[in-house]
Amino acid sequence: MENLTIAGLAKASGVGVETVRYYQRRGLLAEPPRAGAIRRYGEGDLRRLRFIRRAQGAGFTLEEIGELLALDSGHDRARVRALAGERLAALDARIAELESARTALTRLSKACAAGTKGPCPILEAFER
Amino acid sequence: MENLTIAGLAKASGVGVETVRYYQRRGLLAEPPRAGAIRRYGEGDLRRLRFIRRAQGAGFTLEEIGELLALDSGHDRARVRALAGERLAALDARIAELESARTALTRLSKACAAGTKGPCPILEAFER
DNA sequence: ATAGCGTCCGTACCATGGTACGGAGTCAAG
DNA sequence: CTTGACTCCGTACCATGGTACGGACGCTAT
Repeated sequence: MENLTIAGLAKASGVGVETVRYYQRRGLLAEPPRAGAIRRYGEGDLRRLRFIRRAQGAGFTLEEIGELLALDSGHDRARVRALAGERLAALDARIAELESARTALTRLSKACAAGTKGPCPILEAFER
Repeated sequence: MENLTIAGLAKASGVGVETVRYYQRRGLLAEPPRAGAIRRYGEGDLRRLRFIRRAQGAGFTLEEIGELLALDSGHDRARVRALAGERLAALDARIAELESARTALTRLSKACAAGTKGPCPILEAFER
């Protein structure tokens, strides 16, 4: 798994080649050593890239992810906890919102399934 | 609550004035009757606007919302159910993802709180 | 040694969902 | 009847997170 080319790394982490280059430009991924002009990536890069994807899934922006990465193996625990706490609160709020949306959609689906004539109450489905 | 100006409508629905105009351009909101040159909005517009916000919260894009609005009081139940079902599946996937992110973040927070020396295991926190 | 694919780079472009600008017109209060 | 807040409009701009382009160069197999 070591000594990946940019395409290998991209495929292994599930992003596009251009995205890898983009992350390097953004400073999220280090410029790797090169064999000639060709970039050579290792396990570390792969883990970092996977981290970026997962953190993105958690709702962190690329900028925040950059900060987390900078903080990693740093010693600013307070800052780390602050970021995590912030995100946790936002996450809880978002989860709650999605669940309420889920309820509304389920209601809509049911109302819409029951009967074959007339319109489904779409607007109403989302009223609190 | 009837006979709102654009600013009144915007405030009542929690969006900006420019956003209302934008939604009109996108066809999400009808062009209301005017008193002279000034737009006059009513309850219906307000409900529609609130619907847009809630549907957005459910992860619908503005384009999809436009379709839903067009479908409302239409009779294409199959299409409505299809859209709702699609969104429901996406919603469930997203909720699951957020919950897993939540677990990771909680783990990070705890690990980071326990002890005051050395780095917090940030990268590790997101490893499966 | 040449084909064919991968990589290099900078720069331009894209989609989404707004937000800002600026000059002109409108309306209600003082 | 002026002042100040609000509205009108088109058009331009913004942030985020990429994606595409195109010409030059590098590797590898035939």
